[in-house]
Amino acid sequence: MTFAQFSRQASLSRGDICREILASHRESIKAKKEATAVKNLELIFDATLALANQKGFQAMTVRDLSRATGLSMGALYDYFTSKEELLEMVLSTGRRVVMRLLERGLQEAQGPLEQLRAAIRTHLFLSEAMQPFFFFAYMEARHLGEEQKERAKQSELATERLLAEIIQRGAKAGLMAPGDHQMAAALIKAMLQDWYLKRWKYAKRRVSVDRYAGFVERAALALCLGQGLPSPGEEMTGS
Amino acid sequence: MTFAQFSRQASLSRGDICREILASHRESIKAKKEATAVKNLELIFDATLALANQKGFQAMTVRDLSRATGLSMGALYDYFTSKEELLEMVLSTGRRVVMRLLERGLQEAQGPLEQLRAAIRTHLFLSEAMQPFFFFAYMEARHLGEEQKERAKQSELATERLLAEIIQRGAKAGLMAPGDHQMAAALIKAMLQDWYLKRWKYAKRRVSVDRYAGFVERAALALCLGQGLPSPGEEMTGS
DNA sequence: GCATAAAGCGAGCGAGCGATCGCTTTTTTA
DNA sequence: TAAAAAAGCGATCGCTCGCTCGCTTTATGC
Repeated sequence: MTFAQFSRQASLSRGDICREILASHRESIKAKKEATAVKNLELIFDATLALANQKGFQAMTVRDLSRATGLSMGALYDYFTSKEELLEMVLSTGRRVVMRLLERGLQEAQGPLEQLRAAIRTHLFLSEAMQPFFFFAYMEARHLGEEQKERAKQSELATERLLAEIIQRGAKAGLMAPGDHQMAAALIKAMLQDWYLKRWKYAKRRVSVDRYAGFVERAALALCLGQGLPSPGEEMTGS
Repeated sequence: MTFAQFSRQASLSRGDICREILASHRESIKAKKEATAVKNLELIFDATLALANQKGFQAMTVRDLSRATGLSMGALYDYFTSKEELLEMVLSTGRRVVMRLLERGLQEAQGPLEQLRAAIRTHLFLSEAMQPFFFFAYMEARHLGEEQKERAKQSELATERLLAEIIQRGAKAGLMAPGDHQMAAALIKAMLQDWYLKRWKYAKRRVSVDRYAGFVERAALALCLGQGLPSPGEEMTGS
């Protein structure tokens, strides 16, 4: 599976995402006609991600957003009741879309090794297709209220658990070396996140998602196949 | 080397860091006596990291800082000329201290394998000892001015280059498998950063730095020793 | 083509921000 | 212990923020 193939089959457009925002916030959005609502939500969604990723959501002002979208202050507030709700709106909808596509990307893979590869590629390809959103979600999670922040953490743990369970099944089937599958999953997750957190670095080096995916796959396999790997010195001094 | 050993020999105290801030900003700090200046800089440094890591530097107000330190608005402005200078002050001094300690931690290790282990442990132990600062530096880098932001990126690339050069030497000496040493270094760096970015996760699981270091070491070795590792399927569909 | 509903507007509000400065309190010096 | 120096203070300033609301403009239905 390459990124090009993934893009073709996933076909996730901003329009779909904004229709989803509209559906889940129907009561607080004043616009009556779906066409108008979706058009403006797209403007707002894009501009919010662009501005927030450039200067941070806190530093972005609603006047910035007005300038970037071409909508007046008043018109903007027909789509959210407060700046905080705007943040919550973008994050919760995005997270829901990501989760759905992640699960869809995994259901075809058969056997632990194939599943591990599918999980890695799906995660990377998704974060490539929705890079501004992934970066936004990572950096702005801590500005959320307590119960929303907890949901963000749960989302992080859920994707990690997905990896851990694959590795555990692989170990049980004798395809991977036994070891700490939770820790292995955590390290793989860290590698996956680096792709969208350090975009500027990989862009400058002209590393494509496909090449990065290949590399992470090999690293993950090396990690899972050789977990018992004897290593010189005194580790496991742990708490 | 364990974290306990590292802490003993590095002995980096807040006092030392604040003395360094004082020295490099002598002209803009109004306090005359070193003892007073260092005492208050410690209060300011600690409170800034605590507040900014909780709610973000932008969202933290100078009045918050006044409440947390017990100093009045006026007294605070005897130590920095603007909120932005406070940010720059903390970040640039911290980065200088980190760079010095990183280099010191590496100079004893002999041979690529030992150097790789030393680099991993030193980076992890440093980020453990100065966790609030590392998190702060990572999250607030993008709120800096352009030339300071560039310096932050250079700092990121410098530590990565350090790893890449070790791996390259190891491959030349035949101790590690040949491969893309820059990419291997990038992935190792991602694993190192996860330690201070996801503190809450590892704390809840009672994973100590020492145990984490052991795990990253094994992952790094698996990655470097088996880089040519044949892997199923169609990768290297690159750029 | 006119009435009515929908969408869009932007000056203006109170709140809270970063920053200042004339004054008081504390410490040092002789 | 009195004078001088240093440190500390907080009301106040100008400004910008998030947000509102009475009004205008545009689209729709008959």
